[in-house]
Amino acid sequence: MATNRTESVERALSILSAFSTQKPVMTLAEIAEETGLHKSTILRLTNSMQIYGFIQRDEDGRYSVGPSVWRLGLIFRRDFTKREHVAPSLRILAEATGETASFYVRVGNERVCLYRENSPNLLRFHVEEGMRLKLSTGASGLVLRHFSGDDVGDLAHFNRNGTVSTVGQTNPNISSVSTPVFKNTGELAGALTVSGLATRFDEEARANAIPLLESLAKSLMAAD
Amino acid sequence: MATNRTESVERALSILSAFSTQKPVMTLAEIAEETGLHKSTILRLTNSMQIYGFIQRDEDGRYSVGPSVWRLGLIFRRDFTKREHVAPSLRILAEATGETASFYVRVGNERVCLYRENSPNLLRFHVEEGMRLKLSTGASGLVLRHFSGDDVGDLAHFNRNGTVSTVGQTNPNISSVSTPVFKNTGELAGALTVSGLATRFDEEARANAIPLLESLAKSLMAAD
DNA sequence: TCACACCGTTTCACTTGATAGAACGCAAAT
DNA sequence: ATTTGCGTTCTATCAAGTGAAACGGTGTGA
Repeated sequence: MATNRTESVERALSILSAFSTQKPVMTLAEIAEETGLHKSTILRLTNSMQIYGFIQRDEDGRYSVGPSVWRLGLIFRRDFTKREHVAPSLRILAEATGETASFYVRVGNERVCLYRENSPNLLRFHVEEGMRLKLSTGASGLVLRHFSGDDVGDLAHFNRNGTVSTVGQTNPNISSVSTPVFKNTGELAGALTVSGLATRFDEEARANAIPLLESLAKSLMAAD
Repeated sequence: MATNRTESVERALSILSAFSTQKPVMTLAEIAEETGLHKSTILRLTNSMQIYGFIQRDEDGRYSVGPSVWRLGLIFRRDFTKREHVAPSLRILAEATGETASFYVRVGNERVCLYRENSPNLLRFHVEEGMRLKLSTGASGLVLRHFSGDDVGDLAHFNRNGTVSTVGQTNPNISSVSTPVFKNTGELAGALTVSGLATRFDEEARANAIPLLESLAKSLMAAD
């Protein structure tokens, strides 16, 4: 491996990253299948992670995420992007547009939904906090890639404030608008996004949502 | 190191474990001081953790916990010990006793508060979720050590249901009662605890709290 | 009941990865 | 202007980490 990384640490983190809301518990064999690692390697790596509380193992030998991960997750959430800071903007957006408002951050080649205020409509683009979606799709994916330095090709999707309006990316029936949120230091914090049914959240509705979206994104910059 | 563990993984996890609510952000030098690791070692380890989103680094070169930790932490919380399951019991306990009710799990040689319902009294043993406390002190420390197989010496503190009543352990002015919570499989899930001012949460008040504490602990067993 | 498949565990030869010391450039502090 | 400390890079050295093989146990199906 490259000399500025640590292969066995990445193996261990790939084990942790294999857990999901669909797969919160896994056997040794399942982890081997998910990660491609050898069972004896997994045993060694998970023994160390257990000692530090990042993984736990029940009496049937099944593995799950441990309490240390959650404890550190709380620290993350007390960061700039903490819920109390972002939540009012999401609520305003969800109420004003009638659609689902969410805040995404980039993790490697994925985007993760940190916070969301789901639409009051029963027919909606339902997002759960913690969901991982592809970075290659969606308005927020485009925003996160562009403003973290990736080449996204044609910039015609973006207005001059970096806001994107898309249809049928995450899902053929979903349309979205998304805009970047920056920290005071100029770094990208994440993407503030509204998503809804394309038939309801049409071009006019999306255009009407953009000024409020951009205004709220700018107001989120104040913290740090 | 023992052949069933992985030293570099434990070094990486010791870096992650160095973060706390008091120290959510650290420089390279601060991490070196906290962990005793060499700076070049930390650089390599953190490069790998950044790639997987477990650590992030701002433009000033300061490190903080990354979004992958939080995402996995959500998975942990959807486990047996998920909030919705435990919270009603904590609320009942806090209301019935007027003191702080909390739920602790063991992590290595520490206990971590997963959930708490703080006392309505302004003068109280205030606990935040995510707090790490010593395993060697406190009623819940005693319970967690005893029921995870450690030798705790004199068992006189325990009643026949494994409940402990202590004074002046975590803090000279604090008294606590704590009882084990088990999973259906018989494994220890954690310790359900009530803590308050020793002058207010005296021997009689603690004795009065124990039946309810034990009853609620048993009711928590139903899940899985 | 038996054979087979799969799981989790242990061992160890071998290869490669990981470490930390040294040196460097830079910025901040004195 | 000088010193100090930080973050970064490089590399010789050595120990760690890997995965293949073998094992015992358990569950399944014939």
